[in-house]
Amino acid sequence: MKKYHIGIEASFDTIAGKWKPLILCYIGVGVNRNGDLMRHIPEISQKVLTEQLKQLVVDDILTRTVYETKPLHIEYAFTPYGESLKQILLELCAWGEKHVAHQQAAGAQVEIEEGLVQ
Amino acid sequence: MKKYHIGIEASFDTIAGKWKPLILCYIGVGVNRNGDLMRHIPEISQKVLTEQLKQLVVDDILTRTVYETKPLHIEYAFTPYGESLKQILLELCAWGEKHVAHQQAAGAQVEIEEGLVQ
DNA sequence: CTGTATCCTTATTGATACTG
DNA sequence: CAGTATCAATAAGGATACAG
Repeated sequence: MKKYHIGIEASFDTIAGKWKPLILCYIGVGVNRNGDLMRHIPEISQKVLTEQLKQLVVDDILTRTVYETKPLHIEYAFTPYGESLKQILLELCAWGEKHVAHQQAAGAQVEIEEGLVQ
Repeated sequence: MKKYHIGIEASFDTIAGKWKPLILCYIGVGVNRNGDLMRHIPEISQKVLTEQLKQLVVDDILTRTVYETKPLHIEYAFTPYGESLKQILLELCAWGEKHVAHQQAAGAQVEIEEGLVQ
């Protein structure tokens, strides 16, 4: 029996990890395949990407759909249930963009490449 | 120069870690002192609590106010800037409570103690 | 294209003792 | 009460090679 004190522990059990937030945000904006995710997140290893996608499927956040073409074509997408999480993550993504601006205003040496959320 | 791909990386640089989300949620509902946080999060060590509070102050999410009583009385609270993050974290906390219910409905052995957010 | 298996490295956290 | 210092343990991720 797993026991949480407060809700946010459960949330982070689901989304924490160095890469899960990125994976979810990219899928949230339509990057749906293994190879495409690898291209958008070049620093991730295939091993870790696979592991984390698998966990998100088990947690009912993502679906994994196999198209029986040759070669195989596999797509990940949010479940209807996962959509509620996606909304919050995209908010957090927007907050991060604001946060980088805030840090820059304070003189920090940071920058951000893409505006994923507009 | 620190370089992010998308906003959520910056967000998680700020809030990730096993304990920061808990710390922020508790402070968000008025648990403002070192000792009080230790009581609400009994598994955290003093070392880690101190480290993470310090980082959050540096990141301009929290303020640290020292009252020169004897013994010293120190309080942590959200900065005006940090408030925007607090809102999202409390949403995420609420999502986690829903998520536990969702998992229970699927037969998982999980439970949650407090309803921090109502 | 997508994923698995093995081994190795390192970042985070935990335990404990101590200070103003 | 609040915080620091040191060292040890562990979990997360990285590298590489291989497979359906």
